[in-house]
Amino acid sequence: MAHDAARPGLDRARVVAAAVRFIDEYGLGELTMRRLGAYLGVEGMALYRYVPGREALLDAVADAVAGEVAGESRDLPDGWVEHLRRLAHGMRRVALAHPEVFPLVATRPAAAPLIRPPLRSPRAVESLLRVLKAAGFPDDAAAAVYRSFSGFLLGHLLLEVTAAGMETVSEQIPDIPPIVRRLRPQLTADRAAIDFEEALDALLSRAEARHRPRLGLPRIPQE
Amino acid sequence: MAHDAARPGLDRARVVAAAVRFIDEYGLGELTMRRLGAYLGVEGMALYRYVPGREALLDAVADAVAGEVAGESRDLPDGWVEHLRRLAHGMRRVALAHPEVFPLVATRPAAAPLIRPPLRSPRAVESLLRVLKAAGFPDDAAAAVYRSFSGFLLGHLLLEVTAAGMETVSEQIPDIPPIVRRLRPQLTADRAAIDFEEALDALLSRAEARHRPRLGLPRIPQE
DNA sequence: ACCTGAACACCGTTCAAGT
DNA sequence: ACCTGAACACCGTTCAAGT
Repeated sequence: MAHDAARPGLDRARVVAAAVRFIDEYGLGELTMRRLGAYLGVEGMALYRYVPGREALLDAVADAVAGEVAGESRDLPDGWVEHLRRLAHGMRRVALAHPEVFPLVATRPAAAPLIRPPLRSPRAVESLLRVLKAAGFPDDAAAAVYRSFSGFLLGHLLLEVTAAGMETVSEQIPDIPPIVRRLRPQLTADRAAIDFEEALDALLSRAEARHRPRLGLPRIPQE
Repeated sequence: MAHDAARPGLDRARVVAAAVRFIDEYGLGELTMRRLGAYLGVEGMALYRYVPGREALLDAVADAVAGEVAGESRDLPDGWVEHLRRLAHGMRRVALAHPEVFPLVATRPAAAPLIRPPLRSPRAVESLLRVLKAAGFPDDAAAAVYRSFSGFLLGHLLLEVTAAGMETVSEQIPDIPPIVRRLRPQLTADRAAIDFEEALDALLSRAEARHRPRLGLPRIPQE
């Protein structure tokens, strides 16, 4: 289980990164301070130099994984729709890359109130709201888009990630009722990508319709 | 901490129900087999008569809470839209009644594959699919509605439930950036009920539009 | 400055023993 | 039949001691 045989000096970031890799490999349930220590070539007690305790470590793990998406979404001047779309795809990639960690991202209370998962840092939320404000959204509308966007990401990605973990396990459940059994192919996870795209489009269209109420609504002549 | 002083004989359902109450009162982190035993007036080891272990108990807790919604949604002949709406409201009531338990409902792998949280029983899913089939949905469309409905519930309710737990805690976070700070009122949880309703309406409209493509789309004159 | 060893209180779980 | 007590292996965490 030892991993970093040639350990170049520990620090907090390295401990958190090792915890992410450990959970990716062995699952959240296997992570203990002592085992993570062994994974790093050190006694578990040494970790307390860098992290206040196990709960704080798990928060840091959630923040680190949620933060992986930041690098991907540069502030290119594409407009807010493309920005949200890229952010959504980035978060989806991160969730699929760390399926064992994502439930932490989804359920750990964020550092500050107002911050809603799966975004977990004030900077990420600020950046998103800034894009919306720059696009002309009033405060209320910007906040509404942020809230619905968060709910969408959380629901779809948590669903996809736990459904993915499901395929590996038990296949022999006796009491599956008829319609559920018949729809088995349609309920398998491989439709997840399409679902994600469709729901994302619907969400963005809804936001766009509110933003420019002149467009996209029937009955009212355009321009 | 003792609770059932006059204990009328333990059984599995009573143990699970006590675990739900315990988590409601003290939080998931406080639940140990030994403390739950004490809560029931018994040694922790006695619980192994009724439950295979802690993990299985948590699964049972999630199933029990998710199952509370079943009683509320009778099979009245209101049509599928009202059925879904009632189911959504029922699940929201349950989530708000058990905010500490809901993360378990959301993240514990369900008993069977194909079953997606926050619905957790094959019977509940079967019943939902039956309603959709009875309304004339083809298999693919029924499955698609079920998937998007699940994602919607999961995202919104998890968001609402963790945001609610947030209000109680720390108010003094130093590094809140300007837009986030300014939008504080709009990000507070009390808009959750309105958000839920709006997103639910949008989801149902989308499903309805696919179901009856003649209605609800612009450009094509109605009737 | 950084890690270890021992120690403490507490877990989940098993099982022989009690009633 | 149902619960207890003791036991085991393992936790998280603290802290004096080592280097």
